[in-house]
Amino acid sequence: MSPAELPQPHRTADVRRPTLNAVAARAGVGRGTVSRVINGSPKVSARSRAAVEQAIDELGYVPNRAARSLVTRRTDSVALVVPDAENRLFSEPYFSEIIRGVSAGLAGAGMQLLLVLARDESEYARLATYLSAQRVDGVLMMAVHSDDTLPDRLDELAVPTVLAGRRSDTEPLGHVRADNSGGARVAVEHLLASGRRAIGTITGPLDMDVARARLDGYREALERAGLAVDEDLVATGDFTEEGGRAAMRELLRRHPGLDAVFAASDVMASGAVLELRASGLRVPQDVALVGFDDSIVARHIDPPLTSVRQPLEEMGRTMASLLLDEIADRGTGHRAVVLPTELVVRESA
Amino acid sequence: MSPAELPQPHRTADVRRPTLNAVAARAGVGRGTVSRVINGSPKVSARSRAAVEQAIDELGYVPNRAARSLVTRRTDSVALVVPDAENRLFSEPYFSEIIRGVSAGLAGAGMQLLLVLARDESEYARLATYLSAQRVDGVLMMAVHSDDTLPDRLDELAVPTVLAGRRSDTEPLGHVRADNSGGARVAVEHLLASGRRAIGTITGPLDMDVARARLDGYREALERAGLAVDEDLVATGDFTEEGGRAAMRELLRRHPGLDAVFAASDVMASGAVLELRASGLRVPQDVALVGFDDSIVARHIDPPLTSVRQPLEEMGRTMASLLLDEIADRGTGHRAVVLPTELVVRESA
DNA sequence: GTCACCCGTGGGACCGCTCCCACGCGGCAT
DNA sequence: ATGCCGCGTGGGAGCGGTCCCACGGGTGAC
Repeated sequence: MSPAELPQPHRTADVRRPTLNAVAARAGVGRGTVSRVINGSPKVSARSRAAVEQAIDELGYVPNRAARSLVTRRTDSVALVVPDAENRLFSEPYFSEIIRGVSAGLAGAGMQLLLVLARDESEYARLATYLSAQRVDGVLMMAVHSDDTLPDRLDELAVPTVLAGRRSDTEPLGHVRADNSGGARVAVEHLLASGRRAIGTITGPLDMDVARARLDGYREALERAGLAVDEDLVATGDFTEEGGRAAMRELLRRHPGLDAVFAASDVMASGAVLELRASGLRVPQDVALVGFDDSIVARHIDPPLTSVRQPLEEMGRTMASLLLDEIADRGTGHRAVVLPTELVVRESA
Repeated sequence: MSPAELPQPHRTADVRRPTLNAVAARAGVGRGTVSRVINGSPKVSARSRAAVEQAIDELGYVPNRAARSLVTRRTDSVALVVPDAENRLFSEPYFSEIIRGVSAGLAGAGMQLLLVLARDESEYARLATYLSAQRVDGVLMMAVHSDDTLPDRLDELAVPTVLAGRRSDTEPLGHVRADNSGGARVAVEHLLASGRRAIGTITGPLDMDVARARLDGYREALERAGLAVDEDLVATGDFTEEGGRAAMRELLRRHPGLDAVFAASDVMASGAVLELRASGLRVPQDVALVGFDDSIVARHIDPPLTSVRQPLEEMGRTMASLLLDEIADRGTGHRAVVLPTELVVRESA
């Protein structure tokens, strides 16, 4: 390697950006005053403020986040943790919409969004340490499982945390969720209203609260209509297309005369459609079908799927605002917010 | 407000985390040595190293990022910029898969991923300043439009930048893209191989490079087969379902005898299917159809859509690695990487 | 035995900001 | 006039790291 090829002492092109000091010098005031202007303190005379503001945009000054964080012990950023195992979920509008809401809710507060995909278990396990090391001011978690203890550990470490959905009906942490049982109830009531009586359901994994809540809604609708719940009409899926198909097959085997199905997710409903078609049954003529999520597949299934919509973007926005509250004042405690769902009627029921 | 209700001097629960100094004291060495151990310098004796390592995990020490950034002028984080106007895109696997790849590629290097959704024009305009203010070490941009100048500004500001896709065939910046023309060519060759001869195409907006590249591939396949390209068989869409449907209608009007269509996206293909069905034409018997993207809708369209798959996750991973290279050594210049596509044959062609 | 060298090490200076203390000055009550 | 108050202000200290310089003690060459 010839001398000319040796790395230069400081090859970095970082033309040193102006500092607080530079602004202060140019405006003819002290650092303190500039800092006060930047942070919107009222204790600055109009004259100084004007001078500082002018200097700021003549210099194109932007505060150095690292320097600020170092002293304030805040980072003005929050992490959004997504267990990457849930890859199928991530492709659904579910994540994108919530992320959009979160981002919108955060942007107003000048907060940054750190996206953390936890690839595997070991990585996930390190997360508590990682996140609590003054890296973020708060954490948003999606797709938490019932037995996940990471949220609790974060809570112990005094890291403000808000979940999308709850782990159980005694969730101690702050969280935002859709009215899953209410949505399911309305879906089933819709089927009842169209005269269906032998209504089955394809549930999600029952160790997940969403799955249990949607099943509860199904039961509730039947009970309110004065119908007995036949356990033969309840088949467990796993939120995948294949699982939905298998559950549908099981339902048809157990109860060939069934005339409607409420699937706890659109993806499972799409599997159910395949099975119904394979069995020579028509949707909705022979078997009516309602899904949940109103995901992109709902519109493209043949026939287009009636489904329960969750206000995803609003959920994201609400998560952001709950988290900001917890960050601003640890005293607010852990709040839970439930947002209403909406039945979107298409052709499958 | 009674005294008891006054905010406490320091309500913050941040139990001061151990610092470098604490570790040094416990290990009985100087700060310099601890720093060297942490940064893997070889100039540390085995004995000191062991002592420091023990102290580190007894104390549960984690370095303070802000303090480090302040002096190194690096943030160890990169921004992923997604223009939020593209909401339809964001719900596609396109984004999720690329993000997953990016995240995987970054995690290995200990880099954080900052997700930046640019809601509107004004916000987007501020981004150059924002991103260049020593906030991130590099920027990844998705869905850049032909007339977007943000990448150029970032480049001028010496912010390493890598794009997903290129703005034109003279893209000066580093970027990663799929072999769009090659993929399109293979798709059309597949149609030719099944004996179709009157093959139309539904393009994307021709001010986008992907759209032009896919159209080029279409032309190339026909030319290679010795067929003339009939401009009547080219209809322009806009990557939406409705646009695809309108383009299909136009094609049928201009050329009722056509027996195959290559749509430059699955979503447009799904619109085309609706129009074909409405015209009483069967897929693939009357008109064969191939899409592009192999998105989630491809599998759920009736009939399941033959489509061109892009290696999305790999694209993300490649973007990350290009960016890391640019960050590590600005001298590498702007590299362009093209990744191969793959035809996924289903029932529509 | 002396000297030059190298290796591992400690610690000062500094990164750019916020926090807070002390100070000067004008206005108002005495 | 004299004192006091409070506002706006400047600037020192310090946040927790990295960088680098100087230094002590061993080692090998002469």
